[in-house]
Amino acid sequence: MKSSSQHKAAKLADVARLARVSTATVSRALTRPDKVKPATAARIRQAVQELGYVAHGAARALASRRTRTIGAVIPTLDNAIFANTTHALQKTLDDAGYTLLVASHEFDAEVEARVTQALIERGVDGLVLLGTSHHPSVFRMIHTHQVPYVLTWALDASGRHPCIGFDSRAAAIRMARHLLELGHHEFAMVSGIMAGNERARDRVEGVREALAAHGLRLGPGRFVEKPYTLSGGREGMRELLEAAPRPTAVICGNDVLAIGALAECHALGLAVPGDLSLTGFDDMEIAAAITPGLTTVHFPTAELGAYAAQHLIARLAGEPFEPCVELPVELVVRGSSAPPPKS
Amino acid sequence: MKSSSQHKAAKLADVARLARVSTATVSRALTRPDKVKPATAARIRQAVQELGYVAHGAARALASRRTRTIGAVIPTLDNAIFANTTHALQKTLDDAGYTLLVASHEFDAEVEARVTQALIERGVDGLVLLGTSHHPSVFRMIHTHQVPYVLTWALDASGRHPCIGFDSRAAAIRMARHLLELGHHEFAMVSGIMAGNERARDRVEGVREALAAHGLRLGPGRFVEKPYTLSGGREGMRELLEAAPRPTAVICGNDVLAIGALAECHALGLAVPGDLSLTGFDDMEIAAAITPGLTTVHFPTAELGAYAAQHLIARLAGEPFEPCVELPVELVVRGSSAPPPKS
DNA sequence: TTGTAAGCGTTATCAC
DNA sequence: GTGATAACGCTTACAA
Repeated sequence: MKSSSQHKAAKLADVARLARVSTATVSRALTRPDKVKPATAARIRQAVQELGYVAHGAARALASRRTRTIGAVIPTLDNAIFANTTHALQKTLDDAGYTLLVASHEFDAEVEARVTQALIERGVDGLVLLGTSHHPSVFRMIHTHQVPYVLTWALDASGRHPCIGFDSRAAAIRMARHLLELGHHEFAMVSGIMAGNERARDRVEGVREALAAHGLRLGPGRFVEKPYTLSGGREGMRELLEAAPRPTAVICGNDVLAIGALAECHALGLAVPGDLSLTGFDDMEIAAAITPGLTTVHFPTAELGAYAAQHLIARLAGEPFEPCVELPVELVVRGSSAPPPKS
Repeated sequence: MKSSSQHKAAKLADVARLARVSTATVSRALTRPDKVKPATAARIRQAVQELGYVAHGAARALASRRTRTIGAVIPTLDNAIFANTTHALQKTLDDAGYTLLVASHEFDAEVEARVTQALIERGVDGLVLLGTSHHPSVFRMIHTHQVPYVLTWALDASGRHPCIGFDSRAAAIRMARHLLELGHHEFAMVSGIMAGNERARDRVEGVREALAAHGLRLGPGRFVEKPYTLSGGREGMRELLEAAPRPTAVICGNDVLAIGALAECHALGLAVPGDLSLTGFDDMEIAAAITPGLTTVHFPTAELGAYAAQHLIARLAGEPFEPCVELPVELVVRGSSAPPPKS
């Protein structure tokens, strides 16, 4: 009836008393066990056990000026692709003894600035940001508080920020070229909402650039912007099919849009990729599992999270680190087809 | 060249000096603005602005003994369903001025205990746990540190813990009954890995119970346990199809398994739901969008997150709160079919 | 190897 | 309304 019924949380001094040592020794035993005599350490461990002692993080943080906490500011968790990256981040950090603090902003720059401040206020030792474009106050705060950070998912053209990410524009160009090489001329695109989302913008830009190089463009009725939802994809596809001539290749801004678009094609009796080549970005493994013929650009999002975590871990440990790394994306060609013969 | 180039983070005392008041007043102005004269408050706001002051959370937490932080311990973020709940949690908490600390344990009870301790150490004001079965030390720590908590996703039969969740077993029973009513007799199931996952177990139990009530069971070769992945679903279905007679109704433990199973059926030329009725738990909106005829049990996961957050917010504010609430689940019948006539 | 004691940046309790 | 000042629980020189 002792350890199991402690009713008020023990503090360091309690452990010290029980182990008959000073608080300094307990503190050392807890953070650098090799700095105390094994016998003492054992006694302390015993006392900790007995009292169910758990360190008070705030006090520890105040005194040591470190929290072993990393903050991540992401657009939303409501998208498997970011959840994935976050998951990898979390796992890697956890293995290194860090805790992840997640905040999302739903693509609103003001909110992003607010939550970033909240994280800094929480004393994060490092910060993972998504994308390169941020509210000026974000960079100001980071600078003022000297918080190590890394931009992810994108590459910083200015070279001013550490980053680890993908070249979305190049990926989009590859996607479009692939379709051009198959002989498509009639393109259309269902993009995600571009406001506050540089990745969506990059994808559109890349496609436009590749087409322009062939004297083509996303003409009127050939481009729609929809939220990243199934119904967004359905609606987008429906609208695109109203234009004449019908596009032979439709590029979707992400996997959810593509699946929605695919559903709409099925509903209308259009064969994919027979009547229409449908392609997109992000995973689509699920859609591809059910419907062959979906060519996609795959982003290694888990690797991204792991790398970002490692970058910060290394930096915080004073070890060398890559200031900037580009992760390769993969064009996964799954039975794309040439445009159907003109009727 | 003043506010924009501060190089070392300002502290409360700096603000106090600049505003010509004491630190006590600044502190008050920041936390209860109504307790200081408007003019003073204005001067302080001005100083804060000028110095780019951001409070030091650890110091604040140490002195006030609150962190305005809530911890959530979830199995994994690598599953849309939990990411969803987490997202809702986060949004609701953020609106109330709380920050979410997420930790996941990949279905390992030891890890769960470890990360829970980490969260308590971080000083979370409240804790969201998933499921009712936890390592004893989890409840011990919660008790010792008097951390308000709420169990989610499940209902606590013992009535000892505040909880807000679903009745997974009842949901599984409904699913099975639905198929029984359609006239199926040959059942099979692809479950998720049950170790460390009470939800997976509940679903299996529910199905077994409903079948037993009709004198049926998941006989040999009619039950497989696979990881929640597409290939898990494919393999599972492949194995189930080896048994003779072939099952006419296959229930999948979750949506990803169901989609994998569906892919396997497609690959083998089996029509769903013509040759085989395929059903499952969790969302499956995506699979259903592409393939009609998938009946599922839908769990309102976003509501769950929001409710859990509200529960803690109310408790921490000393307001009344529901100790326990069951959220209704929905059987979404999408073109289920009776078993094909025996050949 | 261990102990002493001075902070760490707030909040909160008093007086004024 | 506002100002001193003592906590808050831990880390970390510096001494011993």
